[in-house]
Amino acid sequence: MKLDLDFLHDKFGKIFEVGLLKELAEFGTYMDVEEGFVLMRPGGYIRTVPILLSGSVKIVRSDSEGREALLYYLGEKDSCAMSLTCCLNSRQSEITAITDSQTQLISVPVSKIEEWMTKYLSWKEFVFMTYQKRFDDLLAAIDQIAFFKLDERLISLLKKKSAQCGCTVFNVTHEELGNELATSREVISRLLKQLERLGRVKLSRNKIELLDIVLK
Amino acid sequence: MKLDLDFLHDKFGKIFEVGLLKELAEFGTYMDVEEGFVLMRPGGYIRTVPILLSGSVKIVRSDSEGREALLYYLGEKDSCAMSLTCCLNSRQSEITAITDSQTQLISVPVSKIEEWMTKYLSWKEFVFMTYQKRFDDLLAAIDQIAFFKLDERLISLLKKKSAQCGCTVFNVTHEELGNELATSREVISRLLKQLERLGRVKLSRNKIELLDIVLK
DNA sequence: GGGGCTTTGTAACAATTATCACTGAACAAG
DNA sequence: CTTGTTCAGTGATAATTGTTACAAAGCCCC
Repeated sequence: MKLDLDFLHDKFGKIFEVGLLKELAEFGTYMDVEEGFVLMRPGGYIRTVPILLSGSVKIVRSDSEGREALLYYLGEKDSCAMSLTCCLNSRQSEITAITDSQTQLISVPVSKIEEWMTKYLSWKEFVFMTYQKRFDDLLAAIDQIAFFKLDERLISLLKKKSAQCGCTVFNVTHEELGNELATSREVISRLLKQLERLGRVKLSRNKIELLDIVLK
Repeated sequence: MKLDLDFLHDKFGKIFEVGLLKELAEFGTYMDVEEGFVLMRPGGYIRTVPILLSGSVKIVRSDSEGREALLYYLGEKDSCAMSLTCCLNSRQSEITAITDSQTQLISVPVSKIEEWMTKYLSWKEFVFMTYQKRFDDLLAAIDQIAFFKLDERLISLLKKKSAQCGCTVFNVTHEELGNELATSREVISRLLKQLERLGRVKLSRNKIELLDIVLK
């Protein structure tokens, strides 16, 4: 599918110049990928930078033994700072990026990233804003891991997930939550049961409903 | 003290263009600060970006209750990505930067950061390399906190400190190590004693000597 | 409607880390 | 040399998190 200029204008008219929108339409590649698609994996070479149109992408750090730690989510109009640094320094990925829901995005080739930096002020600002945001995200991730206990981190993760999907009920297994918090399934089950007993969540197979958690 | 062009040429001749070196000499401010000087604290406004000439700077994340987590060290020719993002987006600092030894640095005003980006290719590259490095550092910090147990993190921290000072003996209190690993002094004392019993370190008041640890 | 798979619940126990409460050693300064 | 202060050692105990092992519930599909 070809990118439609009117569509881009609606989406990005407020942050990008007209000339840039045209180039985005011309050189960007539209992609529509299903949930669970791996956009990037550690060691992979990165030749394009994604810009999300809709949906969400989970950015995860994995260690050598297959354990994981959730870093942050990308949402609408977000882009990936890792891709940027990797592209601009032609290095391999250090992280895993995986779609967390049906996701539409524009894929921009490396060559244009640099070219537009000098050509369009709004693109330069976008790139630096992306860095800033991802730095903040990483710092927030460090806060969570370093300063909070698991139960609090779990609640925080549930909130984040509900914010991502925009609703209080979502599908997820205890296993997946365990992976994202770099702990085991059993621990998550225990903590969730505890939260259910406190009336803060409602559990069923493959599904969690937040009760008071969002409101607090 | 005025910055000497020859000195800058020796230090940065390989990475910066001549024109840039001249501007650095003209607009940069030379600073020589003692150990323990706080260059930046959370909430502080940032109007300059530091570039280290020698010494080292510790970058730390603090939470609201005063607990800390070491993020990374800056060494010679390093610069701070936080400063960059904060300057370029005129935001407040999210971290603490404190000199870890006698440190010499050049302080570059915000206005020049942006100007040089379009003017000097080598400066643009330097800025992006800085982002890349700090991203890597943050990811490494997350790896440590998320995937390793305290004893391993302690060893890793000791190694880092010895690398910073370039020797196997250095001054540090258990209290300080505890802060940097976001744990208590007692825990550190116990782990260190364990390491001493294994013949891997030699402890005395305010001082730690690494024995086999460096070699491994 | 009976396997086979995935997901969840949970008890029992182990390991790790945190906290509290002291004690004594090292040092600095009068 | 005494005194006050900082730093380190350590036992006891608690809290948190990890591991093992197994049972049961939900779901898919023939």
